Amino acid sequence: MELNAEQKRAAEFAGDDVLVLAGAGTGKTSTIVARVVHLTKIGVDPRRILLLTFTRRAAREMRHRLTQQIGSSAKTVPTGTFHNFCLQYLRRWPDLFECGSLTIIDRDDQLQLMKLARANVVGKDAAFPKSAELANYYSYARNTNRPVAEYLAEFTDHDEDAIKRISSVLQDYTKRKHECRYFDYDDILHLFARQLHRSRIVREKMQSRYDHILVDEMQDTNPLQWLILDGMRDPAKLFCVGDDAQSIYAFRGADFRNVHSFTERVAGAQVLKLEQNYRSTQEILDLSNWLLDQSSLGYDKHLRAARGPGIKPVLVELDGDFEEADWVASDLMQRHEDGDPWRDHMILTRSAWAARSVEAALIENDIPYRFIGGTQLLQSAHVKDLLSLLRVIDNPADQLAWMRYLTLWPRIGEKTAATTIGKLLTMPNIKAISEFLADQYKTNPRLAESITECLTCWDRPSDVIGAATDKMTPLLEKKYDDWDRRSKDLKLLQRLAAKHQSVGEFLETYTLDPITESEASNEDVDDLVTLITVHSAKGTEAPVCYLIGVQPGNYPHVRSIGDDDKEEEERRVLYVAMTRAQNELFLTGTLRSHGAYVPHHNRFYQSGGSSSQPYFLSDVPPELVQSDLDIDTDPFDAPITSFRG
DNA sequence: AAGCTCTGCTTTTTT
DNA sequence: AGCAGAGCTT
Repeated sequence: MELNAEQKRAAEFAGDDVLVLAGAGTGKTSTIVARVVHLTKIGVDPRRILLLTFTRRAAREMRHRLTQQIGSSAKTVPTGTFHNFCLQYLRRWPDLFECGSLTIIDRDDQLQLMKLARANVVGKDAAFPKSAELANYYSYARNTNRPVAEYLAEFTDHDEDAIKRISSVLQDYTKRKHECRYFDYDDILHLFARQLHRSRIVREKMQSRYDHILVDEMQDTNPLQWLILDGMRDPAKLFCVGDDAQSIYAFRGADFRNVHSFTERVAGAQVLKLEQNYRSTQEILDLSNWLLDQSSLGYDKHLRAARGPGIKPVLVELDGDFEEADWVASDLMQRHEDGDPWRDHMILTRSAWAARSVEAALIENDIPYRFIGGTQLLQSAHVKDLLSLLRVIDNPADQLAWMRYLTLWPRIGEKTAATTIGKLLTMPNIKAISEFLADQYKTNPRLAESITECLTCWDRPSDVIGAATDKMTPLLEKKYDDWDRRSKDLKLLQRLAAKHQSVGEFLETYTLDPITESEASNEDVDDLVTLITVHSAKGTEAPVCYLIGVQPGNYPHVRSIGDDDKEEEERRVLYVAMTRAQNELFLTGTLRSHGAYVPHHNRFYQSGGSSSQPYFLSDVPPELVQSDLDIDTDPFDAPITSFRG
């Protein structure tokens, strides 16, 4: 791998701590990988180099690139997400971290539990924040490491009384969590960080474990994650790579300004810069640079293309989202016919929901694709039904799973289930519970049989799923009228499970790293179009990128309008999206919405995008883009132009 | 207490 | 389109 001078300087940095400011496409991943290679070359034990990322995708990519460079010893370099890394130590030393056994719950379970807590504290009160909002408050406060009440007082409009009530709901939520031995995503980081700062033993153990800590996407670290880094560094040296213009995780407590305070937080730290862009053509960068220049914040970023000129980005304006989806699909098919592989194309979307019509068009036209960031396979109702059975066996204290499992059966509703759960929680093991259930529900023998059946093959995850599916099919068939379609997912699940050592490990892997249906079913296919949310796409690239939904109301998103910080983050989201493209960039959008649901808070722009609605591209200089007017608007009755001229 | 039907509301982004 | 809640029947 060839490095340029600035990359080489970063990779071979010999001082203590360093922050590498790396613009989009400047070879950030290559530089981190080169850093690891360099460290091993000068004699650092690979096991003492820690590589932290924010997403599993990034971790996978990093490990892949590292394997290409140094072969099998890449496996010995600990690489993972913050969550993964922390969880590993909570499991290894449960006593040191004072956590015992734990069950990780996903956002759905969190919301379910929050709903119970909310109902318990406030009863019915439509004006009171919904459970999703409460969960967001809770998570944000913890990720920024501040007391909830303080955060609420400062950042929301709630009065003192409301704050009190919200706090008590959150307290109730916490209590319920402990009862079931549940740990949500934030708990993983929080527990680790707390012990790291509270217990001298933990701190000494962790600080002596690594010589170098390499952090990707530093601009996305929130205060909680910083506590983790700060607790583990020194003597371990920090090598942090980031770009303030690509900070798009403020909703999770990250503040892009933190990148700038690195030198204040870490005494003697140096700052290096990577500015040469290797990914895109100059035209793509010109538009991206222009977008940042429009900001009131001085990003002071001007990416230069090492590759030189190419094709201007194309603005395509369609009549509605179906037309947009069709346009993208037919353009893809045209290119594929012309010999371009599917894998050269990436479709970027602001939200998973906005990608629905495009996904439909891809399916309709048999275009192979994988959707990253979309509805997760394990979140679909029928899969959760089935998994609830595995969960109760894995952790008999898992009340949410019991509730789901028991209420699946006829004549068992919430009330009955709750009484039953109350009784079975006092029992010593799953064996006793299943005997109790067999006795309790004689009219539904399958309820208990399913449990015993799964137990007979518990050490073979894929067989367990098979057994559970067999036992529960009659039940699920009745519950879902599109069962034929849904039952395929359970087969998929069985295939996925085959790769795992134990049911517990299988469940946990997919709680922490959910997988979409299209990803799971296309695991062995590699020529695919990638449909991806902008947030998931950070760090990736493709020769041809379609950015869908580029229209007023999306960039900036309606929910951010009026809040300068949020609007600026939206600008960065669009910037990240644009800078994924290597050769060609299409920006598609519609100015009118066609019968689609438009939430009342953004009704005002329904009639057209011209009005006062802020829109980042509303005055894009014409010389920076091509318009589709030149491409496809030949009216049907226009005079024919002879090719002889 | 369970289960059915009807109505109204919802959709940002991730671990 | 799918889900939660209300209100009704079994």
